[in-house]
Amino acid sequence: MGEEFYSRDAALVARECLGKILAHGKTAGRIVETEAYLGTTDLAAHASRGITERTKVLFGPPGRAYVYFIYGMHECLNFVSEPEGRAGCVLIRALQPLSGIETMFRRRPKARRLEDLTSGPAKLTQALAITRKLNGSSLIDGPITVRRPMHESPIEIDITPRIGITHCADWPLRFVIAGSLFASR
DNA sequence: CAATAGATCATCT
DNA sequence: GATGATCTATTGC
Repeated sequence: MGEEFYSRDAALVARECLGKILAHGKTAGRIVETEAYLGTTDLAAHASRGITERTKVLFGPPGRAYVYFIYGMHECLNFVSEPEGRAGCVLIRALQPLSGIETMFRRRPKARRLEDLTSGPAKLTQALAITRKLNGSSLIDGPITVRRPMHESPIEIDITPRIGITHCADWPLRFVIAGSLFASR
């Protein structure tokens, strides 16, 4: 996807990411669950506290990765959205594994089934080997890339409140491919 | 199956 | 010094 894909409202980008292919190296998956974070007006968003060392990439140009570290052990991947200066982003919450599945199982020894591999924001970063070293990297030039699937089939989308937050907990900003076995929780 | 505890540290107050 | 956009194992029904 090009810069114009990301340079729009985060909620719209989050919804349109569903069904796209996320790839890093030999591993790739279909995006089945996302959440939008809106920037300074959204108290659940990291960007709501303004520009800091951690959040500066969110205020930068769209189409970059925002990878943050949480709970002392997990990393999560976001797509920076909206034009430069606005801090919307899209949290990638779950994938359907497509390629490099052997590699994913090696990276996630605790996963027993295919559905355990990438069905959560920190699971998928482990499976695809996405770390904070990739914070600020381009989603347009790689190494992390997003593209349209070869056969884009119509999908039904469920919209629900976001998961695991305490502020703005009722805002309907979570997007899931209806019935996907690979969504979180 | 649902609920809960523990792990563990960067970031911000 | 408290907190958190989570995961896993364990306990309890």
